[in-house]
Amino acid sequence: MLGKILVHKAAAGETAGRIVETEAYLEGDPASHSCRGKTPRNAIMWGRPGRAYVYLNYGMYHCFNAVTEPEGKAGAVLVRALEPTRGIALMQKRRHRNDEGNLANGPGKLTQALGIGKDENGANLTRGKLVICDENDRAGEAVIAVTGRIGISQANEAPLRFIIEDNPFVSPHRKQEVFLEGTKEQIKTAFESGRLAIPGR
DNA sequence: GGAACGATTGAT
DNA sequence: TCAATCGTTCCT
Repeated sequence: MLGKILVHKAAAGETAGRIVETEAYLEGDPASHSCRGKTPRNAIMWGRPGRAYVYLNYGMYHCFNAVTEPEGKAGAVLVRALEPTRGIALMQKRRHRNDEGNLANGPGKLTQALGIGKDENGANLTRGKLVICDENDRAGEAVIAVTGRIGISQANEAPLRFIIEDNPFVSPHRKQEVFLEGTKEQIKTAFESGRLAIPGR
């Protein structure tokens, strides 16, 4: 998903940004909402892939995920940061801030900037008002860094956070150890060969 | 019915 | 470093 564009067409206008930071949440993953089984909130994680899983976190910020595994298997990718590309004025208005670097550089910030909330939960991301598309996709050439995930208390050591290296719109946080750097192909190969491994799998 | 907690953010 | 803020989950 890195390098792809997340677009939201709302009544107030259209906003869009390039995905520059993601985290994966897997079946059987102790850090995933799915780890204790299906509930009313997380049921969509077992549903069809290509749908949105949106939930309210800390009582005030929404987080946006794309469901990624085949139906019947729980899995989703959290989008943690966007590089704003369209509708920046509207993002500034929604965020009550003007600095472009602080509009969508965090999971709660990007949902606020794009106007994503509980109404978008379950949305089909291949068509409609909220979509992920390929326009200007350059991620095949980009260098991607793999690190541990942010803000979780379980499975901190799993290499499941992915960022576009040196992109200034990645979320701000304490420095994370980089497990691997490379292109999408190189990272895929590293997982397949076992050079990059998820503990407990 | 009640309590603890969280895939965060912004201010101090 | 810490408070804000509330839906979800789990326990009684």
